[in-house]
Amino acid sequence: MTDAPDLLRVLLVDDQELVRSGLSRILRRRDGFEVVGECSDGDEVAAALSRLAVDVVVMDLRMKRVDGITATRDLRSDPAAPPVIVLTTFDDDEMLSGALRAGAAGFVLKDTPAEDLIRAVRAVATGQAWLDPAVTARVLTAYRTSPTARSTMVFDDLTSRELEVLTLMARGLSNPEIASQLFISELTVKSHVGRIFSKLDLRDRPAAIVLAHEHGLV
Amino acid sequence: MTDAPDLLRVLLVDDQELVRSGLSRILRRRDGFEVVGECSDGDEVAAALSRLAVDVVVMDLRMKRVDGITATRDLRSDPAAPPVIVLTTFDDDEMLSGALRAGAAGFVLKDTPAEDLIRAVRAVATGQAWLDPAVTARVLTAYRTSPTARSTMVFDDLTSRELEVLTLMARGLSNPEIASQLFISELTVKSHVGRIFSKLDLRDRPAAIVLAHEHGLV
DNA sequence: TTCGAGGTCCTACCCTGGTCGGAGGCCGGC
DNA sequence: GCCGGCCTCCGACCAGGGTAGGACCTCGAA
Repeated sequence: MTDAPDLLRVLLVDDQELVRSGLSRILRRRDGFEVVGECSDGDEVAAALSRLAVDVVVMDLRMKRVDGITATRDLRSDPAAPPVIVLTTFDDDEMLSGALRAGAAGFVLKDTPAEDLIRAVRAVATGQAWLDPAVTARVLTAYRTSPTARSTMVFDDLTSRELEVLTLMARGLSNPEIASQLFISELTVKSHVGRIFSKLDLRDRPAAIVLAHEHGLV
Repeated sequence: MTDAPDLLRVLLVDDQELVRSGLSRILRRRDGFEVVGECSDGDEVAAALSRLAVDVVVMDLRMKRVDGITATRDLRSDPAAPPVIVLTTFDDDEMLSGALRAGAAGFVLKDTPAEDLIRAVRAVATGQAWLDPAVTARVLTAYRTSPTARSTMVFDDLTSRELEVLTLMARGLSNPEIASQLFISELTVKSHVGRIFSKLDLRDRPAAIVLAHEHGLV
């Protein structure tokens, strides 16, 4: 988290002239912001960035030639590129997930208060992220089920060998495949599998696969 | 997303008297907020909720007897319970992930501006979520790598019925279970399953479960 | 109307997966 | 040294999963 520089240089990317000038006005009215450039389509961004010093890119999603997600992805392929705030009118799941996966550091809906855009720009300029409150809930549900917090507790009972077998099973391998992978006999695999089931109180293979995936063992 | 009622009734849970009165002051100074109760530990929450009408619970993480994460989990086991905003001084990953997994709808650091707490309370009261900007980035990275990005392409070939069957299969249900769930015969399930396999070029059930999980069909 | 796609159900067959109840060898801790 | 946990392997048995190939019905588009 680096400190915010005195002046944040913003690049606006939106195909609607009116939106650009509106955003420009919002930002300029505040101290510490400068709109150093504007693009009317995603394919102009690369050129603008090579020409200008930019701290934050504010980008519309829907544009004529190259959409905001594609432009963001292209831009973020350069690790030195400035962070991107994605701006959109509609917040469907596709766009949210697409934008975030493309590497957007901020996601702001166009009907949120100007103050939020200001905060979003400041946040991403300092390496933080910003989500519109309206979409935070959806990201959270994904986070809750994501495997990041290895709650290892669940598999603690398993021996290392059993964990190995479970991992392969979770990838969809059959018993013979697991056997050849581990250079043991299929019968041995079966006995491991059986012990895994009883230790984890599982009914069958599908249940084991589901559990493994739910707890990020993949 | 329901509208916010005129008056938001807040329950404060924090073991430090000073913090509670500070929060209470912040909330009371604003129109539309009322602190209807205070608890000094997690184990008092259940009783307070049964006694009081509460719209939002604001809960400290570190408490003496029952910590905030446990209290949140207990509380959230009742689907009718009010949303919880977790308040903490330190933002380590364990707490963040623990709180969110426990079902917290908001996560606020104690060193953020009072305005943010206000917004957080409003957000969660209307079914939205709120993340402190300082932790949003971490949740986002988890989201990016999470399998939720419904790249629906993969399952486009499937009919709606087949998708239904696949979804249940992905949860670990057996054919008879799927059958009774969908009020059809097991034989029908089998024929759906067979068609799913051939359409998606899958070998067997485990492969289907893995694919479904990889593409967030759970 | 005809045709095709989707949904349902059927028979019969085979194979994998899973269970039960063992057994022997290896190794580390008491 | 002995015990216990772990890994390995065995045989036999059976339920469920999966395949093949078809039949019937409904509904909407051509």
